[in-house]
Amino acid sequence: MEALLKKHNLRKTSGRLSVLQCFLECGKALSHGEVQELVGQKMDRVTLYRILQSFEENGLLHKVPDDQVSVKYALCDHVHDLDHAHSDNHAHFKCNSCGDTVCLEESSIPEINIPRGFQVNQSFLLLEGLCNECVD
Amino acid sequence: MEALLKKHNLRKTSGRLSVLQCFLECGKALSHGEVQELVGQKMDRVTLYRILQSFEENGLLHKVPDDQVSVKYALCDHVHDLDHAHSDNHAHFKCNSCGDTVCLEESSIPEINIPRGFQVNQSFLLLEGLCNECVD
DNA sequence: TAACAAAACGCAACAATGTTACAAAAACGA
DNA sequence: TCGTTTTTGTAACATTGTTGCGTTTTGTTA
Repeated sequence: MEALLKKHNLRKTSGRLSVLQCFLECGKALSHGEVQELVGQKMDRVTLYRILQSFEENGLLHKVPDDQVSVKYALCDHVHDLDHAHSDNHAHFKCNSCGDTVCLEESSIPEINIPRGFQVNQSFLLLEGLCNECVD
Repeated sequence: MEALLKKHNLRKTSGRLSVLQCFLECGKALSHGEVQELVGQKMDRVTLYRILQSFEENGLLHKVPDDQVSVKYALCDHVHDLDHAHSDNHAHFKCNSCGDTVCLEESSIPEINIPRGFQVNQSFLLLEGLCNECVD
């Protein structure tokens, strides 16, 4: 575990070891709040934010989009076409330069292999990069 | 525009008309804060939250995941396999019952048709539903 | 191992975002 | 127009994320 920190150019501290252990042990994506519960209140909230940030910057963790909060909204497909069947199963593109998020209506989300026993109700596909106006 | 509200069983109010107009005019996904800027401070913040919620519940708007905040973190693929090339280009599954989000390591995100001139740097695919332990 | 510079930490204060409760106002069917 | 239901505004609160700064810790070098 210490080797993992060193490999990613992160100084070994007790806080970082605790956080890393959480992820190694539970094997699923965790929000800031969930990690906080696992490491306990003895670690300062701000410190945890900074640890997560440093882990991400150094390639130890990656972001996983969450649906709960801080979402944007867009008009449903059928709004412009009143008689059409309802389907919002398309990808979205977010430009990192201007910040706009647009619907890619023509790109439906392809089927993904999921583990046996899982049931998918909804899917979100977000592409990030530069739009045609910001690409230069 | 009034017909749209009626069709979705939403009472016609001046606030809802303003919000709906924002989405019809700008044609892109908007966060709560962005809509607030467009409609101005005369509309109460809480009211706007409720209008967006009612629009979503009645099928007029749909959620678009955003990457900025409220994300979860997961260990990068290469953490367990130190010599492997770095790639976090896989889908994630979030269970709506237990709230866990896991990486679907074996499911890489397929290529998506994007508009001419756009450049994709990163992509997030989130599947939502029930995991094998919550499906019954 | 002692000293030093850089990095990480804890704390306080703040900003932004989201929620709840309740009374007043508006919408809409009768 | 009346009366019921829904929507709205206000206030208060909770959660989440950020910034600045002084102190502590880490790791390197003498």
